Amino acid sequence: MLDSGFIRDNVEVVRAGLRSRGLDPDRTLEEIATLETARRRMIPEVEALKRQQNTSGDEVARAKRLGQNTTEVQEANRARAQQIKQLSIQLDSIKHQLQQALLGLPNLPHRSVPVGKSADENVEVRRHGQPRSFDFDPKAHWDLGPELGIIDFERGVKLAGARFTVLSGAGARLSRALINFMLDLHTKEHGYREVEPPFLVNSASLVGTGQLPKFEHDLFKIAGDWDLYLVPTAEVPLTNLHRDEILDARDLPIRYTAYTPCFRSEAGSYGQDVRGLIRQHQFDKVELVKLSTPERSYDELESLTLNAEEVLRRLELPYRTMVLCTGDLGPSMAKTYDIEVWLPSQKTYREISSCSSAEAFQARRANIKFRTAGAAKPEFVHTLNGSGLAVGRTLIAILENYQEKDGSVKIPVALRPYMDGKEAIAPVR
RNA sequence: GGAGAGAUGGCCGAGUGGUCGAUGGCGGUGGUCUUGAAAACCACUGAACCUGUAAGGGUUCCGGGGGUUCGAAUCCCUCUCUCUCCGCCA
Repeated sequence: MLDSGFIRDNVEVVRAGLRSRGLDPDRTLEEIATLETARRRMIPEVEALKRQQNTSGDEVARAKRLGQNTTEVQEANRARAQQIKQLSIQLDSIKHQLQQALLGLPNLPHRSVPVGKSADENVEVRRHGQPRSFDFDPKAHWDLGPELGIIDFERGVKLAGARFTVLSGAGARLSRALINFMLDLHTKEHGYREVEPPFLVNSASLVGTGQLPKFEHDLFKIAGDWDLYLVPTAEVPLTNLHRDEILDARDLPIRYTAYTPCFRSEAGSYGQDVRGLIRQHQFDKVELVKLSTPERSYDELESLTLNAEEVLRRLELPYRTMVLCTGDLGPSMAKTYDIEVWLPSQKTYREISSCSSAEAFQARRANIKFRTAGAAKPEFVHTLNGSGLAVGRTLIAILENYQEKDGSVKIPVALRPYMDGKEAIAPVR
């Protein structure tokens, strides 16, 4: 959420920022300006009446103590109470409309973000590792997995439906190994605190991080009389840990990591990545979240991105890091780096992590502030998050990049301690 | 699922219709004292919004919403949450 005062004072900056996302914000901005003006006109009106009412009430109390007649004042107050109530209802309605309009606006891109219309205009910032050259045709994971007997697509469909999958044997073990490997790296070497949050969250949490009110169709909602949704990412519970709190500047930056399953309805993605594990309704992810002061937040974004990349470096998987252009940036985010891992079967780099700063956009929605000793007022924190990494896609990358001509898959050295020293997964006969 | 109790400032805890934003304690910050520290003493110690360059001024907030009243932390209704006991359960 953008600050209405900031919008008022910087309409052109806001307009330009929203346009760079490919939006036409004129009508919304006009609506916001109208509501904001009305709000600021009405508040002093109502407050003046309340003040009269307070003074008058004190007079009644004083007069009653002296045993005087107060009927007239009381009559006047009764009328004024009615007036106050009516105006307050109007004012509340204006505030509500303003809030809804503000919640619907996306974040402004950071000035360092390249301007562009679509993912085609994202810019590569670095690349690591060489895609391996195969002396045979590398298979896709949707062939390798079943041949190894570790991914079962059919039974996933039987149990739940399309875009659900069963991992078993070495597949399930590899997934768990990856989760542990990632959590160990981030907690022991990168300074994150491990958290196990609820996998269901309420709507206030989802408003806080920006999934609601606009993107309800991407979520799985619990049926019945519950205000609960399956988490689409651990970003939601981790960022909301400090919702409605004022933190001490000395405790910042706060770094959290969590493993959670993630649930997404993937509405509107029909026909995309229908084969394999790339796009599922349920997938595992180790998430990184930071709360930072505004001054440090872009340094923190750089280090968070490197923390995520480190997973791929240790696993010796080739990747590249892209900075998303304005047109491809998620609504809540001011700047995003996507990390893309090489997939031999597709002969291309595919997204495996997304590391972003929301600046104060989420903090304003979730009301997360910090106080600096001696400062007059608390300030909003900056929130950052990134996948560190998406487990399913990492598993795919290992299968495809580490496959051998005989159909077996080697296990990356860094992962072997988590696999009882096992060096390879062999195909079933 | 059944029965009961409760929700007040960072924390504990008073307050049952009229200067109550709210007594007191703890914690925190600053100061006095001390070579330093502790103790003791003194002062300060919430947030949001409106107005103002600022200093300042004003309004609101005692879990949320609604009601009664000239006036509500205090009375009524409702919702949410927490706790205790019973039942069930990993």
